[in-house]
Amino acid sequence: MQAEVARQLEIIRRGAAEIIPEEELVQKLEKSLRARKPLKAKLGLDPTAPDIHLGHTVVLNKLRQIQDLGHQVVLIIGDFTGRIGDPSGRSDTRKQLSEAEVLANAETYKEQIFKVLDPNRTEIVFNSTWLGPMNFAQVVELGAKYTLARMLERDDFSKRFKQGLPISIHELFYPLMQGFDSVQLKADLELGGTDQKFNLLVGRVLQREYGQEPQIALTMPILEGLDGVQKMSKSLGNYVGINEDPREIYGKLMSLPDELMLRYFELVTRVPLEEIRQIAQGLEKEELHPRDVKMRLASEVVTMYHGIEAALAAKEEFCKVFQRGELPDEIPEIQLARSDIQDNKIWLCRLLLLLKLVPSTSEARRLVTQGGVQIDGQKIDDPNANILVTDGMVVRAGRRRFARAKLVG
RNA sequence: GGAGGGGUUCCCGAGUGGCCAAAGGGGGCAGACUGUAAAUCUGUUGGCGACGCCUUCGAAGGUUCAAAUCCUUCCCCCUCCA
Repeated sequence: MQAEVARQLEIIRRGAAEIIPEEELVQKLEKSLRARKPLKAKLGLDPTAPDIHLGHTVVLNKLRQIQDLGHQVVLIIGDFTGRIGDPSGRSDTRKQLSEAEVLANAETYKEQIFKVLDPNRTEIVFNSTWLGPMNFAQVVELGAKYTLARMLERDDFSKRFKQGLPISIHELFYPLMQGFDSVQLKADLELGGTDQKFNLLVGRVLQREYGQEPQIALTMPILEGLDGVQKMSKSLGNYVGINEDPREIYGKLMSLPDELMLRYFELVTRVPLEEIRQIAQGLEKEELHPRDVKMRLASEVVTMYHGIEAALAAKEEFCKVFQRGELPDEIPEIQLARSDIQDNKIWLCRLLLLLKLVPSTSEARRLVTQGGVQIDGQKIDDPNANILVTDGMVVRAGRRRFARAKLVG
């Protein structure tokens, strides 16, 4: 049994930032094995962002690994929190969501999340179920379980407090609510990004207060986005969504800074650790070309969410367009009205605009002047050029924007 | 309630009467290079058929030949004191 505990522990450790405390996790694993009772691992989800990207999958992958070890996962949709509008981190209040929106988001979540998680070992609950009906007395009771001093241990709060920035009283309740979720579920383990550390620890305190065995806090690193610096997020535009077009995912991953490849292998793929070590060695000894390693990464990720065939196709297309400079398989066809053409000719900048390859003629001029425009493989760098139009002509703007002109009217 | 600081182009941040479509950085885009949409280097980054014109510096007015810069009112954010 010790061997089995060790095996599970190693898998859980992979990529994890912190396991607090690890000894208790060992005890829980032992107990679970002895009683043949799976552990209950909890993850809270913010119902405002239904588009899952690779950053989210870091934690989800970990949950999947835990499921594969035979344990149970409970996802908490933070609809109660979401409806009030969680201000955490920021002073600007988030928009409040209606019940219908929350439900719709939850559906989208499920659909995407089960690309990673095993539905048979996953339970989904809404925290409004128990937070909604609480009355003021119960809220006060909950508040009595924690102190201001401890609350101010949180980085975010203490910084704001020291700087004299506002901290609304209700903000203090968010960690408590999240912790109370753990009490409600009798969670054994709660996962989250490292930014969630404080909240996860509050859960431990509250569980103890309510006479339960405290959960283990398991934090995962925050994944850097494609820029290699800031955390991956949709609003920063440095993300890779799992529902995106396979070719897009492949290309985006190829634009990842080389230094981040190994980190991505560890955190967003299922490639075994041993193999990742070999890749690292290969890179160090320069036996492996970083480009090839990155291609492998891109293929692994596309395969996870869209299957092996999509991955092969995406790779082929990438080589075609970026290595050989050829045209992609699919080129969006844009209609061009004959009334825009005079004597079979059209001003180049206007053409680019009509084909939606640029947002303005100024931008078109720049692009053309910089030598970024080709028509049927022919480079044209005169922004004043008038182009002879042919039906089906292919216009390339920069490396990766294409359009095929379809004459109508 | 009182005292003070500030709102600048996608973001951060200079600019305090003309030389300002507005420094610098970030990000974006393009080119070169590389069997990578990596790194690096260079260019570019409000709009307009365009060596000129139009619109931008929280909002609205005003002073001036000339305003991001000065004045008035308003809106918003922040700091300190009570």
